[in-house]
Amino acid sequence: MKPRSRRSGGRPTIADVARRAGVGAITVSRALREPNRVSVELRRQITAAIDELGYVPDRNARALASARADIIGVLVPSLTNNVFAEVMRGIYDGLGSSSLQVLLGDTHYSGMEEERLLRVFLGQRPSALIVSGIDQTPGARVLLENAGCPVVQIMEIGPDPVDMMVGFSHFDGGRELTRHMLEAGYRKVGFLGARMDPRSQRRLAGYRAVMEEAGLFDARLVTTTSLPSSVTLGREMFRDALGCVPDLDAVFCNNDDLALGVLFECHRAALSVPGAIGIAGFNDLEMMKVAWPSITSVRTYRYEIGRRAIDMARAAIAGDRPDDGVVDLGFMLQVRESTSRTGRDKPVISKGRVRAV
Amino acid sequence: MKPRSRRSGGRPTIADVARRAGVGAITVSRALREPNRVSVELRRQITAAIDELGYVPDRNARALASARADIIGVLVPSLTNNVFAEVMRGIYDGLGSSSLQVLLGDTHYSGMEEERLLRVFLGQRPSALIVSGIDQTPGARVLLENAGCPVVQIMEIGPDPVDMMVGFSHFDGGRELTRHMLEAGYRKVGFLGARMDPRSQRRLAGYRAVMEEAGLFDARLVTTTSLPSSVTLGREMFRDALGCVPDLDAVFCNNDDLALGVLFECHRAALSVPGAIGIAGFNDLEMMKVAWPSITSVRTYRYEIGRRAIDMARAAIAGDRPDDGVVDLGFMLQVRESTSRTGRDKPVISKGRVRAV
DNA sequence: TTGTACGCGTTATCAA
DNA sequence: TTGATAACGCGTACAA
Repeated sequence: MKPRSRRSGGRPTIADVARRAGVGAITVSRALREPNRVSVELRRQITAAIDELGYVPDRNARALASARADIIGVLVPSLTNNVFAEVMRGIYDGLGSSSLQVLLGDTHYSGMEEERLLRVFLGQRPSALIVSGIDQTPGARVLLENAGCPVVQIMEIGPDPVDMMVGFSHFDGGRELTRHMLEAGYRKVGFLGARMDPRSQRRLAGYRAVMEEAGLFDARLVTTTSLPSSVTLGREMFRDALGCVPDLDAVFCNNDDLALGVLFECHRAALSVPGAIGIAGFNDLEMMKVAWPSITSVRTYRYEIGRRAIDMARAAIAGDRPDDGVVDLGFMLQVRESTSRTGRDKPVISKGRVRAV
Repeated sequence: MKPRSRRSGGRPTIADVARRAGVGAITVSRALREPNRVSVELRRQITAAIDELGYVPDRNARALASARADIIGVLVPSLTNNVFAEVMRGIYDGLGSSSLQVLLGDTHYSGMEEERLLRVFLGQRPSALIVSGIDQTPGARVLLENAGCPVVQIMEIGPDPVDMMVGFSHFDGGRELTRHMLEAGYRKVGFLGARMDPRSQRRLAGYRAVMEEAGLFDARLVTTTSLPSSVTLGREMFRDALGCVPDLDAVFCNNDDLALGVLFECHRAALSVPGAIGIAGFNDLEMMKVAWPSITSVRTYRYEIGRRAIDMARAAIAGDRPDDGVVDLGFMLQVRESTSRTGRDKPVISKGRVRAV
């Protein structure tokens, strides 16, 4: 019996494969990474030996020797937020069958935590880094600039990218949606905002710009909280807003969860939508178009952002730096029943009846 | 100038720290991993040197030398499914500030893909593995049994665990919900099932068992598809089901997305809920209790499953194997307006717990 | 196209 | 409590 090393739990190594195939270890290594640089004949023998032995390359040894880890670090503010779940799906789909592995971190919307995780990830010598937003802490910014690997900031675009960017302008999104609501005839348009991270703040800024321009802005119209967004919260914030401004005629919800909560509350309170109250959300989750009445929202390309980010990262790893590293994927206003006052068939809800009309 | 190695991009190594602190490299290593085995004095010097140099341990070298990678591999069938997003949140929360890192894989509900990813992950020599469900392919099963690390199967419990398990019985969940619907007075209870993964199949089996026992089962009541679940799909499946069985009086939806789609469709079609149609979902997403009318569902403890899984894995890594490796977290029937024909709040007993509407 | 020699940064072993 | 030495498994540089 040839004695196994004391530490490797008996797993076959590249040397075992080489011995069995009757070649040098380096040839096995090459056959794995650059198959066309190895003769067909040897390649066959090596493949056979690998299968017989059940050899699996040790990624740690590979990473140590080559000083890079085929790992992509991804930092998102929240894992449960549907928005980022879709981004992740785009990222994983973009990975395809490449050998890249994703190291995922949840910053809980905290810049400090983002910086901490960045340090942890950097210890892994990742091949690329994808981070959310453009509001990194100064410390995180420095880490990213010295990361020594491609960096993609996602979800948002802005001046002064660390490296590359894929996203859209939340300010513009807020502005366009607000404009639509004014055009639809609403005047007392409230803003409901949960979480209020930097991107939410910029949507609010877009709302405010349009309202001020129209001479309709009133601080009492704005209801915000740092609590995480939810359908329940939407209902509660809407009640608060109504208490504060009884003649409110529409609400711009920071995101779709809140909008859904508002819709349900309108049903309960027998407020007609879009007649008495107009409702709009942000992100355009799938359910918005199915809701009754369907809910106006701003479609954002979350899956595409993830997909594009990983594509750019992979290209950069391969040495193909894009001409322009800042990609604006935009958004699209989806006008639906919930803000269509002029529409012919508006759903009507009559008070006290469980049966819908 | 002391010459840097050609590959480590100038990053300080443990040797640099050792030199600066005037100690041996191994002492630095120990100070990092087992501080109380190093004298206070040296520890101070080493800590100082680390800070001054900005030293970050190379995890790859550490993994190579110690043959284990402080990595936990997690395999879920879908990243966008809210259910698994919550599981992930539990897992990340359970990690706390430990040095463990999560390697996350999306199997797209494919056993083959699960097996492939398992192989990839195993190449990393993970400290533990968390996989979803109990229906691994034979190949995956072998890989798990020989993984040489703790394995936790989550979301479901069953006989013959690979190692540990945290979940609940989907069959029982389906059975209890169906019983409730019959008790509420519904007779033509349809089943709407999307995706139809093994866990959905078992919920269906629970439904079927109760319906057959009551002499009410009819194959035409069951509508299933392999398409992924969505609110839109719920609406469409409900239309199909109604076309097939016009006197349908209730639907048991495989999950909450479908239930919401059914609710919206009832609104549109002016079908009263729960009068004309009873609706029930599964998983009890947050929005179920806010919907109008609120929707009956089966509460599952997804966050807790993730949390518990990671706790068990960490304990096992530390050498504390639990007495019983199979943990049943149960579920809880949440009876709400959408199935309350009688209008009275009946207490419901589920897994030993009593809960009113 | 293939092989040799060596280094990657860390930890296990054993001795002091 | 501390340290010298030898792995760990693989990839790079260079030679053949």
